[in-house]
Amino acid sequence: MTTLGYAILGLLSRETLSGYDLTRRMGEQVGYFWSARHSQVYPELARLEAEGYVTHSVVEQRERPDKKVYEITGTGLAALREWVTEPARPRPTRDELVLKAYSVWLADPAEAARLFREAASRHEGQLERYEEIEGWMKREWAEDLGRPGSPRFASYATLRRGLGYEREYAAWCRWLADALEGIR
Amino acid sequence: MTTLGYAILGLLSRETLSGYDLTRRMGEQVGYFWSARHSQVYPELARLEAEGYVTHSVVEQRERPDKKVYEITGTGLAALREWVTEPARPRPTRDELVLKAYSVWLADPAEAARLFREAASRHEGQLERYEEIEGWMKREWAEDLGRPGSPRFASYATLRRGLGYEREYAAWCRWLADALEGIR
DNA sequence: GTACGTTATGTAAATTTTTACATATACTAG
DNA sequence: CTAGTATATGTAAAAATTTACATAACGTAC
Repeated sequence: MTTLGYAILGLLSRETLSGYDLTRRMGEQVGYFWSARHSQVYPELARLEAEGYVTHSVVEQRERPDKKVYEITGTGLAALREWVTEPARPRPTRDELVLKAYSVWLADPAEAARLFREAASRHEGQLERYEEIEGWMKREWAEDLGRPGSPRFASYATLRRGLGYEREYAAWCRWLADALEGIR
Repeated sequence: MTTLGYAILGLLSRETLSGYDLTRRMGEQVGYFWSARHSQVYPELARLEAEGYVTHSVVEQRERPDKKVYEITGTGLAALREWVTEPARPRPTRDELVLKAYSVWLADPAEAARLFREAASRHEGQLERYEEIEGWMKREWAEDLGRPGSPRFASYATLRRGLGYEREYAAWCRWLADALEGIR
């Protein structure tokens, strides 16, 4: 099983979804920790089905093209549950912007500062979107956020990671932009 | 040009290095923002040389096998300098541990808490190593850390990113482990 | 009625990355 | 003297990911 397979099972353990829906989730809810294009999702669904982790049924629609709705099987749920507590082998972090920072001494400081200020804005924007979701969760899901057995708790946990990640990233970009412009 | 190519040029803009040295750097200094195996480094060096970004000379050694020492060319340096301030297209963040957190509601909370506490320890360990380097840099490189035109400033900038990343990641792991064990 | 956007599902090709295969020198520890 | 480790450089195969190709139904705006 691939990590992408577990990403898909993780989504299907919460609700039934089509390949199209899954692809959208990969760029939204799950987007800040895993992602995939539809060209990866469809073949992976076929593989998961061949191995008995999911099944599908065709849903005919009147106002839209028909779709295949996928559902996780007992086997799939068991595999997912087991995978969760298995230690993850550390994958290398790759970040092109930090790589640029490593060679920033070669660039014009003012031009470079612009680059990092723009990045700061992007991460602050994402942070604000996450903060809105957090506010919404705390209002609507209040009781569930303390229950480790609830999927809402898990959603909140990953959101917390997104919040921390964006906050820290934005602060670093601002610090670097300031330093490049000689602001102490 | 690939991002890996710029990663290599970024290292060669500071010092001449062999393919073997470059591979080690990819797992150390540059490790917390880019990495590559030697099977990627050697072919990439050949490509960079074919395109005129680097040159090499064979250095004969008595106590070790001979090596090819690579040097960046004027063309290479110009390309690197230009790349630094070009906006980086955002790549998706993929993190298996956060993906596991998304499905943590299916697992035994105590077992899951163990997983995240172990991860917290790993990130705290890395943080400590970075903090030691930071202390060393502040002592030894004090004058350079305020000069955006110095490679030491750039090294410090990337280290700052590593520090923030590990600190935030470790805190999140601890928070999640606590929450899983019902600690408010 | 036609151009565009959304929904919907796939395949093909290219690129990137990882894992495995392959070889060779020289030092050190047992 | 032999096994292991570090240095040193490559290639081959597999896996993962991205980009491009390809099609089709249906609704809306012009």
